[in-house]
Amino acid sequence: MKISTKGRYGLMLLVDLAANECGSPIPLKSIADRQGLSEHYLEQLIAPLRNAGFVKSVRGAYGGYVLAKGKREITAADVILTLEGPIEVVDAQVSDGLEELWDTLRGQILQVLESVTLQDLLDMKQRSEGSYMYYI
Amino acid sequence: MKISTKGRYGLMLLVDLAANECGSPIPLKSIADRQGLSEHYLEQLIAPLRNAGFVKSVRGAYGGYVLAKGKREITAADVILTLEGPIEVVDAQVSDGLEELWDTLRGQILQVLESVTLQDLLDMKQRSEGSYMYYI
DNA sequence: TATAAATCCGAGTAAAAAACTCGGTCAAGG
DNA sequence: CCTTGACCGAGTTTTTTACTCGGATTTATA
Repeated sequence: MKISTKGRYGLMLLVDLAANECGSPIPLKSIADRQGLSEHYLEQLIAPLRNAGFVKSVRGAYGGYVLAKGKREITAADVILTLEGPIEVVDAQVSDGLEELWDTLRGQILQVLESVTLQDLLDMKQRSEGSYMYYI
Repeated sequence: MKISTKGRYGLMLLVDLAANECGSPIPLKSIADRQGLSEHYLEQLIAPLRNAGFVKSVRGAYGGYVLAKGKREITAADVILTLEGPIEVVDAQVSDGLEELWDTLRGQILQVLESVTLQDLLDMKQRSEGSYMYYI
C-alpha cells in the first residue's frame, strides 16, 4: 500500500519547480543536489512528465526545466498517475467478489490526490519548514 | 499502491468462514480448493489471524477453522493490518515536506477499511454473484 | 569555434519484496 | 493405527523497485 519513489520524487521535483515558478529554467542537478537524489534517476522521472505536458525543457547550457502549467492547474494525481500508471488497489483482472471494496478504496485515494495542487503542496511544505522556527 | 495478496487472500479466507459461521470448523483445504489458492500459503496467512484472535482452530480430523468473533465485529482493516502491518503510504522515516498529504491519504484508506465488516463483504459478494442470474 | 553545461536516450543491474513451495511434526477422530 | 488436518520453519522463485552507466545531442558563452 505504498506510493513508489517514482511518484514521490516526481512530486518533489514539481514542487521544487513550482517554488521557483517565475524564474529561469532549473537544471536537474540543482534539484538533485538540494534533495539528495540521483540526477540520472530524476531524468527518467521527468521525461514522462514532459511528454504529458506538465513541464517544458530547455536544452543546452543554462537550460533546465520549467512548469508548463500553473501550479494551481497541476494536481498530485496528475503527477502520480503519469509516473505510476492508473491506481489499482488490486490487479485489474482479479474477481474475488470484493470489487466493491477495491473500487471504493481506489475512488477515495484518487479523490485525495485530485484535490491537492502543487500550490497546496508548496503551502504544506513551507508550513512544515516554517514550524521549525518556533523551536529555535 | 496495491494491497498484497496476503491481505486480499486473508479477507477472502475470513469472508469464506463468515459465510459458514454457524456450522462446524472448515478445513483450509476446502477453502483453498474453492478459491483456487494454495493450502500451504493460506496456512501462513491464517496463523497471524489466529494469534490476533480473529479465528479459532480445531486440530485433528474433522478440524478446521471458525470465526472467533461475530462477522459484524471484524473489519477489513483488522484483517489487512494484521497481515500487512500498518498502512504506510510512504516509508515512515521519509521527511519530504509532503507528510500532510501522506497522512491524509493514509487516514482515508484506513477510514474505508475500518468502515467495512465481514458481514458487509459477504453482502457485497452475494450481490455480485447474484447479479449473474439476470444474464442467464 | 571550442568548451562546458545541460537535456536526451536506451540498456543493464543490483537489491528488495512478494508470492509461493517443501518437508516435516503434532493432534484427534474413527 | 491410520487418516485428516492444524502447526512450523526454512528455502526458492518470480516480480518489482530503484537505481546505475555510457554515451549522444543541444546550446549559451568565452
